[in-house]
Amino acid sequence: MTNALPQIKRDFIEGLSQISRFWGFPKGMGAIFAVLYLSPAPLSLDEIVVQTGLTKGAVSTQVRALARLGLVYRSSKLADRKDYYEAETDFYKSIRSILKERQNTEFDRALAAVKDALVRLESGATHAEERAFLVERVRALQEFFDAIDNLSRAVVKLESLGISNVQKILSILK
Amino acid sequence: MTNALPQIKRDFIEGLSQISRFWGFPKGMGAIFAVLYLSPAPLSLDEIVVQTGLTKGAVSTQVRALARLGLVYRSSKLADRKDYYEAETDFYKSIRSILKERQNTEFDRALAAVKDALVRLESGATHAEERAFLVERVRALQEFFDAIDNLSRAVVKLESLGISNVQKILSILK
DNA sequence: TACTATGTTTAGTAATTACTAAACGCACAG
DNA sequence: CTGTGCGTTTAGTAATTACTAAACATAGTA
Repeated sequence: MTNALPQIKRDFIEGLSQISRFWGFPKGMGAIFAVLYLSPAPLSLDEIVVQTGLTKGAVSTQVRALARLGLVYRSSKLADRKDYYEAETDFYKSIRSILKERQNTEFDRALAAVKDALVRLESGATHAEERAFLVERVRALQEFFDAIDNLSRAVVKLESLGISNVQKILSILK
Repeated sequence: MTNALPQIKRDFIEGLSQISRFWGFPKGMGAIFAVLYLSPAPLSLDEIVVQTGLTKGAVSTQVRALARLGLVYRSSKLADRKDYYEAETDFYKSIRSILKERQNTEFDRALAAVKDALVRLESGATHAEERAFLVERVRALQEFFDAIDNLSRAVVKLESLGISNVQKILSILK
């Protein structure tokens, strides 16, 4: 039907691509998500290829990444060997799984390193005065990261409670 | 004094570098911040060069970027031509200015594009049925972005109220 | 005026990341 | 067992980004 995509879709895809890059994901990932999100029915890998202009390989890997992040779902039709993908439409759910993903891996490791530095500092060999200073600084940073961690856990907790909760938060902070 | 940096500092710097990259900033930026953050006194550009191992040019541009983000402050001593830099230690303040910075520029533009798509969709020429579907999807995304926007405004509002507020938020979401 | 100590800009390089094209593997159909 | 339709992997390329080295600009100093 829409062999040449309508301009509006193009713009939308472009917009999501930008947003994707902005948050540190590949541009193509945003494009793929956009295509799926605007499709009333699940799409096969090749349909995504056509609509995004990416190659099969790229789509294959990116779509898998999206699935790992919980932004798309993979399904299949009986008596059809193709895989089909559709976009998650509950964005809070998505955020939740993205944060979960991000919390593991590198970030945690880096954070552990900082924590470790603190521990070792306390038994370190520097002058008492300088040491006290360093300990305090590292501790403050540590505390901050913990707060961030809590905050993201809080977001995770939002579950599918939706927007009303955000409003609640806003009202408290008013 | 510490010509060869103690291992603990090295580790800390390395840790912050990783964290920096993880959040989409250059590695060197994290390193510079780490050095400043661990210094009891403001440092000159050349001192930063020594401690990070970067070149003068890199430090010059990155430190300026950090200043724009509100993560470091530039100062100068009387009768001393050097500039001196020190780290912001109120991280909530930092987050606030980072978010402010991010909200302008690209992200806003992309968001505007999506908004625009919605408007044009409503007067578009597609089949009524398909159009209704698209409008609904774009609208939902729009709403989500607004919520995110609100949330980040909320964080911005935290001002220097500190951690207790995060706890408050947590308690609501319990 | 020229000299020195600073920070900035620039042009090029290195490193990283996203992507392409094509080979591959696997399951099903004949 | 062979061929066909699919997704995956891989090896190489393009594009982006972070950085270096060095020229440059500026302001103070002799």
